[in-house]
Amino acid sequence: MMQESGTETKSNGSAIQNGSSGGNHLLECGSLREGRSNGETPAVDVGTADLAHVQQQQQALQVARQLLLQQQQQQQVSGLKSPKRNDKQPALQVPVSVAMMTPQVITPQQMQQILQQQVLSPQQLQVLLQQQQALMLQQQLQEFYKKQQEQLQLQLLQQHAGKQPKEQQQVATQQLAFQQQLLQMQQLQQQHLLSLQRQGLLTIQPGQPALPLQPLTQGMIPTELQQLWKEVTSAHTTEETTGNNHSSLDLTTTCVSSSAPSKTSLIMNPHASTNGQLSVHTPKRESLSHEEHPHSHPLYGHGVCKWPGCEAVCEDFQSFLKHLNSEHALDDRSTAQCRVQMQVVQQLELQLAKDKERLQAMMTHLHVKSTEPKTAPQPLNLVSSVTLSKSASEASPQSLPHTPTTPTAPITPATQGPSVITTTSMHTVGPIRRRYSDKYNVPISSADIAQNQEFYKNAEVRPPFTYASLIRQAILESPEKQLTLNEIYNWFTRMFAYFRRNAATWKNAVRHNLSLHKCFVRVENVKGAVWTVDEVEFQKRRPQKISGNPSLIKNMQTSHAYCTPLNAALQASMAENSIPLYTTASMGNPTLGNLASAIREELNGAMEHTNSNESDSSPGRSPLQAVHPVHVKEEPLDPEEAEGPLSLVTTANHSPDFDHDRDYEDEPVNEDME
DNA sequence: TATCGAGTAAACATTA
DNA sequence: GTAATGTTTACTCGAT
Repeated sequence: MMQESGTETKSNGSAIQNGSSGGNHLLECGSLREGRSNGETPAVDVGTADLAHVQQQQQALQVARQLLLQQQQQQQVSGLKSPKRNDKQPALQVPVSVAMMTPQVITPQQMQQILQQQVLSPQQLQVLLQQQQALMLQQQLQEFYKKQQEQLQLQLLQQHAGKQPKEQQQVATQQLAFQQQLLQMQQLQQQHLLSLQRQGLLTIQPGQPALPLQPLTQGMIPTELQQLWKEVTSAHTTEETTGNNHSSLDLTTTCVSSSAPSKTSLIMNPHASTNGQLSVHTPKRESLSHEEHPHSHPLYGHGVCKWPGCEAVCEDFQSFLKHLNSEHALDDRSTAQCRVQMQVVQQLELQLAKDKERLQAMMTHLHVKSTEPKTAPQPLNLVSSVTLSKSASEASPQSLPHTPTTPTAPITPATQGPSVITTTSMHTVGPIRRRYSDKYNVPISSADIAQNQEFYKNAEVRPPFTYASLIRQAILESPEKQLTLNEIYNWFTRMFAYFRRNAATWKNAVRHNLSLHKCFVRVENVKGAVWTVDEVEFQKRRPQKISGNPSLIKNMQTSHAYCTPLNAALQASMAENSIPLYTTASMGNPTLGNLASAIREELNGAMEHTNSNESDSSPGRSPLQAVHPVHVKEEPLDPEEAEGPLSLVTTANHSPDFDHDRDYEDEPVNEDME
């Protein structure tokens, strides 16, 4: 017992070292799975709902415009009559950016949720983003309408008090001009969108639903609003002029997120100040900030303008300032870029906040003994879809695993549903019998580990893998595909918090498995004994559980394809290389290599089952192996070879001398080695 | 119910 | 002698 604890302590030291992050993948993949589990309907719903919102916005805007026109006509006809409503609602108390929080707009949280759940395709997200932008523009226009209307009413009140017919007539004239300018704004808006598309800030896919141009054309970009605002307001009282100089600037900001202390905007986005930078990005203020910090500018670094999409080389800071003031002045393009950048930042912030929140919830949950029902997410590895396929097609709901408690599990890109993979409570310690994924000899892959890395590193949840799989994974992850026992121990403690406790138990189990399974080969070298994996033996261990239904096998393979972005990446990588699953290229990338190994093994197994059921061919060799034999360990012909790395030998580099038909059962490697 | 795989525990041997 | 390592056996449990 003492020795075990001593080793455990030593192992813990190394276990704390690695803290690489993999949580995002984990979280996103989990969300993806949740999204998939709900089917494809939500994506469509969101899209249609958003379109409906756009239409609602459009209609509301039309009504507002009509009302405004009617009011203006009434004002022109009735002259000095002012509506009663104006008496009750002073014009200057109109909150700005209220429209930003109108329920028609998808809130950032909702957008965040949509993004995280990945229920929308990139194209749909693009459309959604554009629609949101259109809505924002619409709302900005509405705000402007409101303000303008209230300004007019205020002016009318003043005129009514002062009896100034000339100014009154002037205002009416300006109102007409305002209406005409609105029409121009719509055209400008279209140009603005086209400009965005040209800059690559907005992309509209050919097959994409047409962008709701009409709502967009009803919007107004800040510059135009500012200009219009100046034109409309500057001719009046000096108080208005001076006051609106500031207001005009704020209006620009308001169009984005409201620089005014709007509670709603603050509630909506705690980082609303970020958006307010739009109003700061005037050349004047840039110059001022530069005077304070002579050679420090967030948009300038390494002699390059860091304005998004610019990267213009500026020899010195002065030239940069010149470039900044000339190329990135307050114009349509800069405003659009600013807005896009703002949205990017906003989305990133929201993403971060959401992930933080989720992490916090996870951590909080994991520290509470969970008593959730079995339907909670299970820690499934990459190939759990195989299990699902099997379970969905063969197993009945009654065959659900008996899991006393189900902790919040690592979210992996697997599917939900009946699974043989079970977990115990995260603090479960002791001889809890359970079935793991290795029941189907499911090997874990680096992708699995990577996706659940943070979870298993921090949570004392028993990994849903057999000792054999874990040992194999540890060995395969090593550079030379061989590890000493102690290194295996360290890998366990490093990768899994669960194995930082009860070292005596699991270490004994590790040793037991190493000795028990023929797939683990002990190799003596100068430094001592190392353990390697005999992949052939490991394949032989695969039980033939799955019936040879070709459709099932197809489903299994299909499920792989839809399993995870990592899978997609793998497939892309494979497609890129035009290679089978196991190649030198994949081996060059350890993660991809192991992932390929995992999938290949799954497919091998599936095919193997199929073949073994269809014909009593040798179960020890899968068809893929026949084509691409995977030789894991090649026995050294002489003792000196044993000193070299006994790494996995794949098709690309495996020795032709290897006897594929060698029966490891009849000729145990262990004996040869020793 | 039998069988099998897996986990756990323990005893024992070997080696550094 | 001790600790680490390796082997083997026995037992239990869950799934088939």
